[in-house]
Amino acid sequence: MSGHAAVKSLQRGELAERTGCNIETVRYYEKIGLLPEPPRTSGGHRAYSSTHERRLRFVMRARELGFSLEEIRELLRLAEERDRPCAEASTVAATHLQDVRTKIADLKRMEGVLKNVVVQCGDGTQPECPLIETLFREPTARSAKPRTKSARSPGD
Amino acid sequence: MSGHAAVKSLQRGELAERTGCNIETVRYYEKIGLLPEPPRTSGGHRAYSSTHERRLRFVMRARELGFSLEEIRELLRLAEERDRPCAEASTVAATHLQDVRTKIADLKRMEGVLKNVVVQCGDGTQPECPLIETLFREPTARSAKPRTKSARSPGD
DNA sequence: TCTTGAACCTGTAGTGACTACAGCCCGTAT
DNA sequence: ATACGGGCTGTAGTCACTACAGGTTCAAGA
Repeated sequence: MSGHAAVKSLQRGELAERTGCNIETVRYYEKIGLLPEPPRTSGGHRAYSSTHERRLRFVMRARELGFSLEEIRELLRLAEERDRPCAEASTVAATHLQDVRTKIADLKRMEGVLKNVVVQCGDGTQPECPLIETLFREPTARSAKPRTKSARSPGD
Repeated sequence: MSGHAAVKSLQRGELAERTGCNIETVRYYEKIGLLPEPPRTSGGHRAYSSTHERRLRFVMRARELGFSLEEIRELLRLAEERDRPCAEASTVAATHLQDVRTKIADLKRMEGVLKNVVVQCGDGTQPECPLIETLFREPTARSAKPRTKSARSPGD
């Protein structure tokens, strides 16, 4: 698995294949300046180095943790500084952790209500559908809109 | 506060004010056909009735439960049928419940990792930042991408 | 009645993080 | 030599809004 042989450059979608990242996504990251533009072959094809792969993997792992691309941009900037400013990086993480917890709380509230209606609906033979009645009648508890930056689940 | 007098039509943003829904959002729902177009005054202003308010509240409550607009469209369709097809409605809810649970699981995984790195970073005086090292080194456990339809938390 | 100014109107563009496609070009294997 | 699978660029679509520009209407106060 680990590259013991020297890999000079990855071509023909090898970067995408090695990392599991969609090739269009890689180009998108490049376009928005998250990844550096790689050198090109004479024909114009991108020739990535292991440096590119390393950086892409960083982005992918950060995405898996739900960081937004802007947060990742900031983390990459911090990662490149000589003396790593751990304080700033961990602030980014702590803020994001709070976002994640808020989302979990919101989703759990939804889950509770949904679980109830699904149970009440049962086999679907109710004359009045509990789900529809709930939506028409009950003022479901509203959480204050947190207005957080994105940073979504990887499965979105 | 509560409308004990007959309200014939709501104007001057009264619908938005009464429901707490942004007026631009109401018009967006109208445009995509989720809400019916209300009659207009001679000058072209929308004149909503309590029927519109009821339907809008339905949409808002469903959004609070994380249903997508397409799911809500379906639920509204079911709500209008003579004999309420509870079975179909509860299937929509059950599917959505599964989506919600998947998202909770994803977010909890993120929360666990983030909690750890924040603790490891501590007061930010580490020479090597644990967060950045984690992103460069560890292959964070990847969950299979569930490829679910949207339906996001209300705070997004 | 007239004026003011807030709220309405339409239509378009922007958000985030991709994904999909059209139309062309390159590179390798046969 | 040629086929064809992949790369290339650029644009448009997704979801659920939100923000704005540029114009019109309405209700209240003078």
